[in-house]
Amino acid sequence: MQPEVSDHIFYSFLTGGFCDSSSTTTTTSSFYPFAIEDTISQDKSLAALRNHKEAERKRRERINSHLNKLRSLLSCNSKTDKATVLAKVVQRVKELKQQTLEISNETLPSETDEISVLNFEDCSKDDGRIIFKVSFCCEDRPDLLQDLVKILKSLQMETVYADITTIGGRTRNDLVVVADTEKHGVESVKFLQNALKSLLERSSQSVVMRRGGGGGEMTKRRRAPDHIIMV
Amino acid sequence: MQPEVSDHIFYSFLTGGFCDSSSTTTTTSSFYPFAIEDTISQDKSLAALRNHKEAERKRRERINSHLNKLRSLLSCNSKTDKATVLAKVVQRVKELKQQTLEISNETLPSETDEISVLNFEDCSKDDGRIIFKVSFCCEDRPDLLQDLVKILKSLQMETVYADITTIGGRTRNDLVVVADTEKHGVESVKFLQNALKSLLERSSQSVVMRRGGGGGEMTKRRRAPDHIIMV
DNA sequence: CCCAACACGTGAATC
DNA sequence: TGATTCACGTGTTGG
Repeated sequence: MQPEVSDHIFYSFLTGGFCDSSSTTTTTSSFYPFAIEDTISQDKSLAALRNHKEAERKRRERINSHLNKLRSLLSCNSKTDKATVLAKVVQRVKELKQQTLEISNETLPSETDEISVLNFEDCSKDDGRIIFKVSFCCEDRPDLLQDLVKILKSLQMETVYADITTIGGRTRNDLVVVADTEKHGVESVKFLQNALKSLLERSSQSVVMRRGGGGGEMTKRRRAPDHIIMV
Repeated sequence: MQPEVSDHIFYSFLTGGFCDSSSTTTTTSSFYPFAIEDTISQDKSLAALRNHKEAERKRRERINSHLNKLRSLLSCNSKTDKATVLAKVVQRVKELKQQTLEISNETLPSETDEISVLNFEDCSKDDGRIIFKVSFCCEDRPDLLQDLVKILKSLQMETVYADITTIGGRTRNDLVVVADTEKHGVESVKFLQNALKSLLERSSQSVVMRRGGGGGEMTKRRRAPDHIIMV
């Protein structure tokens, strides 16, 4: 492609001989370019420059190799911009960080008792089903799950998804339940909320002696909350 | 820092005048460098080169800006190698892809009935608790969850974590249950496995007519599997 | 002293 | 053509 050595000699000759005093030759005292005593140091610096050139090529290869890996990982065209690839990568890593943050924030039981019942009104109401997203946090007790199942059964609601996490005596329950529009109207949200509220009140009334699991220290019984946060 | 325009003029003079025939001047027919009629096109190409230089600087800035964003996102020193940063980014994105793959593979119910009971023997046996990781997939039925709760209750095991996913008539249950070593020995794994096996057999016996949810098409009842895969 | 990493300006290619 | 992107060789700096 490009002239390799010839123009280099030419260039270094020019910069060293003409332009500046910061010459490539350091040991010689001669003022004449291409003088005899300069040939040795010239060879040395030439070899150094060749090494330098090679090293720089290797470095570029390394960087571009990783860039190509990123291109394939992001499944984008091999002719996509370097800058664009990096921008997309920034986006991806940000998403990853956000995800892990949400996981730790949204999957652990909260300290306060909370109930959230969301009615997915927009989501496929015409197929005869209503979908609720239920989430509540409260003190754990042995019969909580059984009571919850009974409640949903009595409301004739079917559990499609359940994610139940219990840690340190607190429990968090995320449910997706479906109900028939034939049996339920819009007021079924209230039924569900009230049933869950009674569930949590039962939970905070029952005083359980729990052997020190988890952390090991026997925590003082958390007092029943004055009110349960309803969302 | 570096000489901006002066050496450029010098260089372009050299390459254009001395080295090669691919000169910077295209329209002129003069053979003399710095001839009068060349000054115009020289100015033009000089301006072009200045634009080019500027554009390249902008490009480098863009790339390095993204690289710095990646540095901060990966919380690594601002003097970390470009190549190293990119290598770490490749690692991260691979992990992300792996995670999302595992999520879709490990959270959806399998087509075949399966039971897996893992005894975490290495994990804190001396605090008087045994920890089991239970996972099973089977056909869904209304009383499945209730039966499961009864089984665990009868075995005096406490559910620490539960992840229950039901889709398309199939259900997948991932549980973490703890048992007392006072009440259970090593044989409790077998108890648990057998109880779950009976649960799944009950599941495959009961023939349920299910209204076509999800996909909408009424799927033919899947025949009871000849055997349940035990892990 | 060299080595490794960087920014820079430039030529070439692509659109 | 003009704009944009890339690879290259080089000068420079810090360990």
